[in-house]
Amino acid sequence: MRRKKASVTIRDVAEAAGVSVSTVSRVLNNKDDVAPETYQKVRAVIEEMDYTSSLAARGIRSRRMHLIGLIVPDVGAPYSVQVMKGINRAIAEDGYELILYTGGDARKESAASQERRYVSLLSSIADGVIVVTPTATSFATNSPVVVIDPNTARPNCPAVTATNYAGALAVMEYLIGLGHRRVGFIGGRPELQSAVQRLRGYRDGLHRAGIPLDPELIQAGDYTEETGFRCAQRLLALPQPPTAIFAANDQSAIGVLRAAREAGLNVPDDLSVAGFDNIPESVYVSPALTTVDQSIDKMSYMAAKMLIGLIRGEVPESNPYEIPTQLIIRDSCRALA
Amino acid sequence: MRRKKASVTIRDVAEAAGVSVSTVSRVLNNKDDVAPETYQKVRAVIEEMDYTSSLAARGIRSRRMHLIGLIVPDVGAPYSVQVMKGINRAIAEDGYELILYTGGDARKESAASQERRYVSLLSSIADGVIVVTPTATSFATNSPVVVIDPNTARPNCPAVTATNYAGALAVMEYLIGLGHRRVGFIGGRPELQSAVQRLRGYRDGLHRAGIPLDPELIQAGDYTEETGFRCAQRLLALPQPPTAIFAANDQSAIGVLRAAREAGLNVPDDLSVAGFDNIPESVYVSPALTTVDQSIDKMSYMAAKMLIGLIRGEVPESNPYEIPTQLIIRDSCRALA
DNA sequence: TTGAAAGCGCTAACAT
DNA sequence: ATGTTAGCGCTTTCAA
Repeated sequence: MRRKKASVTIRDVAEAAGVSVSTVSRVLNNKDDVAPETYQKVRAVIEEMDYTSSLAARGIRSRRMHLIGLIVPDVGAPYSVQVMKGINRAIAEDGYELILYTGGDARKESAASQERRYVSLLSSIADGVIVVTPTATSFATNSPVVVIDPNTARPNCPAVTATNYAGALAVMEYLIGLGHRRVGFIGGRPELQSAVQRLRGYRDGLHRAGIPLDPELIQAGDYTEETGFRCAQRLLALPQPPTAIFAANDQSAIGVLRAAREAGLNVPDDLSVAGFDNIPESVYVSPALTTVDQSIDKMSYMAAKMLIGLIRGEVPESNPYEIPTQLIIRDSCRALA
Repeated sequence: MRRKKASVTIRDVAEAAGVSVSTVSRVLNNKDDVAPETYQKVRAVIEEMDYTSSLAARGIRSRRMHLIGLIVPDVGAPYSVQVMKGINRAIAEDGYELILYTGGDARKESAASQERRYVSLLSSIADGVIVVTPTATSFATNSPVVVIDPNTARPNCPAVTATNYAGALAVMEYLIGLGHRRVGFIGGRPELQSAVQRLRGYRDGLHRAGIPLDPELIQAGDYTEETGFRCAQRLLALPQPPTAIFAANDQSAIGVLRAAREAGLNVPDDLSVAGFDNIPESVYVSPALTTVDQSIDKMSYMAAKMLIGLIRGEVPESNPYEIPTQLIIRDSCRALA
């Protein structure tokens, strides 16, 4: 938004260089039909006048901005940060730049409609858009859109997810293999597919081992440390507390560790703790004994690569594209008698 | 960027509603000179067609997007994340939205010219721009720009900084007051003013106490945990190691703690550690005994508020605006004999 | 190799 | 209260 006298425009450059605007435009876009000397001349003027073409004006006409848009529900959440890192890595490789859009958090619109609006807005300047954990199922845009961790089982646009179910199952097999029969579970935000799948993995893990499900052992979390903490307290205060706790994500696991420590328990000797997500930063924070590596970084990297492919007109292979999770045994949990 | 047949435009809406484009525009911008029934009609059509005005096209003409731009050197750095949170809080209050721009990391341009380009790009769609730790000293735009932690002592645009010098001085006074005379210092990125000021505080703190400066005790860090770790190792391996270490930021402090632990030292009994920054996330991670609360959150909140004020035509008071740092004594350090 | 001119989707005078 | 028209800064035919 310029205030009064706009900043230097393509016209100013053209005049100063004594050429037409179209010639400047050609130089800007590195067309090959410009005389070398004209090219130099224009480049020099551009440099001198410190000219930068307007993103807005350019977006309105052309079709390759080398810009990809990103929409995250909450900047600042460790998850979102990890996503940004992965995307950043991908776009750096392909010479793209990233533009992230986020509303304050004004909840006047529904999440879905807000997502749709953001996608529309961004797609007017970006070549494609990545949406993280979208609630919306369709987007009104002609630009390619890739979603990460969609909340719908079968998204109708290219999606990247992790094998949440398999990962949770692996955790349960590991813990049960160690002899644990009372395993607590702290869930994630129930409206997210990831949370649903992880819970399913927990249930099925028990079921496969023939262990009856004790509803008391399942706590409804929301992927935050604070809730993880409180859920763990509740689990530990049970008449018959669990010998192991499986937290639906890193943050919850950190909360569990805190609760265990406050309860005077020794991890891993008195309580085995497993977490899901393994965001690098939290690895240091949380010596959770077992972690499922969800590789958020890999997911978003993959999403960005897919999007760039789509922008280039390639067609995606499978949908959704699943990034395999991997069980990481940081320290072995205690084997029960 | 639309591909072939662009998404639904204001024209399509106008036709469908049987009005002119300007009427639709008026509705879009909530002008008050539209007949209630026309307004309803148009709104309905907009809703139905799932129309969103193009950010690009709009940015080219109007002057209030309620959008503020942000440029951070490194998405994903804890510092940057904190900045985003603060800004987010501010814009949520005033009904603004945030757009963040970042290059992959392609270092083909100098930092300064990259910053300038980003500012130009963003200012074509945003009402104002916030730049974090800029190297550039001037920006070619007519939109208001506010910088956080500029690398120049006297920035020529509205700036927000923290009292880095005073904070470092406070740390030194505290440690020296406890009897420490050999205090190690792990610096930050020397090209940043924050690092320079913190080092100056360290030096002056010693000087005021009449303690001669031992160059061996000053390690050149870069605000990362890894470097903090290595610097601390070097300090601890000294023939006459320090009894306390002051790390220029949280990340370094975490590295120090790790090094101390690996060296078999007990913090705080064998080594007093102080850090600077106090990013909430790292508080849990790092039980550094003394922390200077730089309140990055407050800085960026303030920056956003200032920017919004500027957009509205208000004039900033002082420049740079300084957010006071505050010494937080988490646990007391060991008093020396 | 270059320039002139026609838009892109939108807003903001100016008309009606 | 609404429509007409002239751009905004840029890219892109189409001529020259």
